[in-house]
Amino acid sequence: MSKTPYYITTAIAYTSGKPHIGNTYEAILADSIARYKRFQGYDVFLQTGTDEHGQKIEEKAAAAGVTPKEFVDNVSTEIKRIWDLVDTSYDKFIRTTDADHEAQVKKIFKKMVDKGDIYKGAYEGMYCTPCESFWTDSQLVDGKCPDCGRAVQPAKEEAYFFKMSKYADRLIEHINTHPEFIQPVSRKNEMMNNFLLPGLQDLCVSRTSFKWGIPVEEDPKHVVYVWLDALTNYITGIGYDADGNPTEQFNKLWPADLHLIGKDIIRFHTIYWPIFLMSLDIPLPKQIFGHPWLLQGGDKMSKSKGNVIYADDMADLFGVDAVRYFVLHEMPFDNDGTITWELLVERLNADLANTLGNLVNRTISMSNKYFDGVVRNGGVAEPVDEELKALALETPGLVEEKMEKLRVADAISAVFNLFKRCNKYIDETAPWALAKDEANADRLATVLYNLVESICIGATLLKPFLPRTADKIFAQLNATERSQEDLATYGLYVSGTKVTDAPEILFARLDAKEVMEKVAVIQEKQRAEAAAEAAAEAKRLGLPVPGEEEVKEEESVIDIEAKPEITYDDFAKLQFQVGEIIACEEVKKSKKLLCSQVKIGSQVKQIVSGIKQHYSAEEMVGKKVMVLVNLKPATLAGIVSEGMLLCAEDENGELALMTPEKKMPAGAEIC
RNA sequence: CGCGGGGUGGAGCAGUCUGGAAGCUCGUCGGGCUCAUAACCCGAAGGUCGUAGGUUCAAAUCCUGCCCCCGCAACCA
Repeated sequence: MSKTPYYITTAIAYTSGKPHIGNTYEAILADSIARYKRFQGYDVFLQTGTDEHGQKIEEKAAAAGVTPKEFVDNVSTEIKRIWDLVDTSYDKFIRTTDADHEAQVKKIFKKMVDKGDIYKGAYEGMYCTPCESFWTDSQLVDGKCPDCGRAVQPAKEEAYFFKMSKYADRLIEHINTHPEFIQPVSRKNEMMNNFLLPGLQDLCVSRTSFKWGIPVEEDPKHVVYVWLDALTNYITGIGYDADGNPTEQFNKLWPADLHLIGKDIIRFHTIYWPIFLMSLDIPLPKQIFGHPWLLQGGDKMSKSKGNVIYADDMADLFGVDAVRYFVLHEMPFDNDGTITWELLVERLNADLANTLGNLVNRTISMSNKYFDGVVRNGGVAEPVDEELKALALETPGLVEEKMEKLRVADAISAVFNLFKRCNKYIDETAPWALAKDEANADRLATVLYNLVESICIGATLLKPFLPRTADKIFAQLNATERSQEDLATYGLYVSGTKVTDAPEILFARLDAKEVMEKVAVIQEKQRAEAAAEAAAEAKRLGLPVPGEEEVKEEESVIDIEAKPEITYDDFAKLQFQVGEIIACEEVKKSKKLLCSQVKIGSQVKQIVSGIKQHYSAEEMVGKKVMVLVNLKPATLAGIVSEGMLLCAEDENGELALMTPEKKMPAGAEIC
C-alpha cells in the first residue's frame, strides 16, 4: 500500500539579505507540519528555497561590488545554512537561478505567449532616465522623480502583459466553491473585495529596466517578471515540464497540498499564481495559508537600531529547539505575534526548563534513587492514575485536531499540558513518601512507570516540533519514538528498562539579566554592520562615504546628494519672503500636517506643512519663518496650500524652521 | 469618510465566527512539598472585556456612534 503524498512548500526567501526570525519562522512552521504529516504516515515532500532575481538584488550586488550571481550565491548559502541550523527537514531546496528552473520558466513564458495569454504591449508612464524607473502620476513628488528629484519625461516602453481578466471568473468561482483554498478565511474576503470583484488589471510580466532575471527566449532584452519566475518554483522544483513531459514525481505530488506563505504575499499566491496555473492547464494547489508575522515588540525591526532578531543569534543563546519552541508557540493563528528577548527567556524558563526539563530530570533521578534506574510496571494501580492515563491517551487526538487546522501553537500547548499533568501527578502520588516504606515498592515502581510512559507519549508528540529534545528524552529513557497507532495504547514502555544514570539537563534556566547583556553585544554588532552597509550603499550612489568610524564622533555634519548646478536666473525665479504665522491648526486625519495662516506683507497665505511631529500648532503661532511664496498651490489632504515653509532637516528627520536671525517684518524679501 | 489589524486583571495572549457563569502563561501574595534545574503542587488578590448607546431573558461575543494604538498607503509644498 503506497503512502498518500503530501506536498508542502514555503515561500522561497528573497535573497536581498539575511533572513530575520520572521522569515525563519515560516521554515520552522513548514518543517513542523511536514514532520507531523510524516508521523501520520504521509509521503511528505517539503520544498523551500530562494528567490534570486530582480532589480533590488542587482542593486545590492552592485553596492557590494560583486556580480549578482556571486551575491545571491552568498545569500542563498546563508539562508540554507540558517534553515539547516533550525533543522528544517526540506526535501528540496530550490534556487530560481537553477538551470532547470530557468529553462522551464522560459518555456512557460513561451507557452503563455503561444496561448495568447501573454501579449506584447506598452508600459506608459513618467520615466526618470537616471533612475531607469517608471512612476505613476501619484508617485511623483512635485512632478519630479521621487527617488532623485530630477525631472521625468513621459515615456513608453514595450512590455509583455498577462491577460488576468481572462481567468478572473474561473478563479472567483474556484474560490467560492473551495472555502478551504485561502486560509485564514478572513483573507479570502480581502482578496475578493479588493482585487477580484473590482476587476483584475492585466499584469506586466516583463521588465527591460534591469538585466538580472530570466531573459525572455524570443526577446532577450526583456527579463521575466520576478513573480512569474518565483511562483513557478512550486512546479519546476518537482519536475514540471511545459512541453508536457513532467516527471513521475510531479504527477505524484501536484497539486500541492499546502503553500505556506506570509500574509503580505497572499495576493500573489491566491490570484496570480492560480491564474498562471489555469493558463498552463494544471490544477490549483489545495490550500494556501497566509500566516501572520512575528513582530518585534515596540519598535519596528530595523538593523540600524540593532534590534533585528536573527535565528542564529537566538540559537547561540538558547539552542535550536528553544528557538523552534518559541516561534511556534508564540505565533498565534491570525494575528501578528510579538517577539522580544525578554519573552523568549520567560518561555524558555517557564515551559522548557521548568515544566519539561525538570519533569524529565526529576523522574529519572527518582528512578535512579529508588530502583537503580530500572523502570518496571509494579502493577499497583490507584484511582489517581486514571486521570493521567486518560490525558496521555487523549492528547494525540487533541494534537491531531489542532494540526488539521494548522493551529500549531495550540497543538504544542496540548503536548505541554500533558507534561504539566505529569508534574501534578508526582505531587499527588508523592513518590518520596512511598519510598519510606519498603511495602510500597510496587506502588512506587508503578508511579514511576506511569511517569516514564506518559513522558514517552508526550515526547513522541513533541518530536515534530522539537526533534532534538524528543530524541534526547528517548535516549535518556532508553526508549524509542512511538508510531501513531501505538499512541492508542498506554503501557508500551518495556517494563524493566534501565534509564540513564546521568540525566543531562535538557534546558538550563537562564537569567534574564545575563541574557540581556549578551543581547546588547549582538545589537552593537548589528548596528556596526548596518553602518557599514549604509556606507557601501552611499558609495554605490556616488555619495561621499562617511568615514566608517568617524561618523558618530564628529559633531555631526551631513552630506546630501548634490543637485545639478543652476543658473542665477533659475534662482531668481524663486521668491522667498519672511512670513509671520498668525494662526495654525492641525490637519485632522493626517499624522504629519499642520495648516498655518501666514502673514506675508499685507496678504495672508494658507500653507500646509508636514511638521506636526516636530512642532505643535500652538508653538507655531507668532514665529517668523522663511517662506517660498510663489510655489504653485497644491492640495494636501484636501486642503489648499499656497506656499512652503522652509526647514532644515538632519539625518534623523528632525526638522528646524528657518527663521531670520534678526528681527524682520513679515513680508521682507529673502534674497 | 484611504485599506487593514487591534484595544480582555501589572505584562503577554486565548475566548468573539456558532451570544449563556471571564480563561491561559508570566509576575505578586499566602500555603504545601522536598524527588528535581531556588524546581514542582495548591490557594488568593487583581478585570466597568477601550467608550457610549442598541438588540436580547442573557452581550467580551451581534448592531450603531465615538476615542485610542499599530502596520500599509498617502499626502512629506
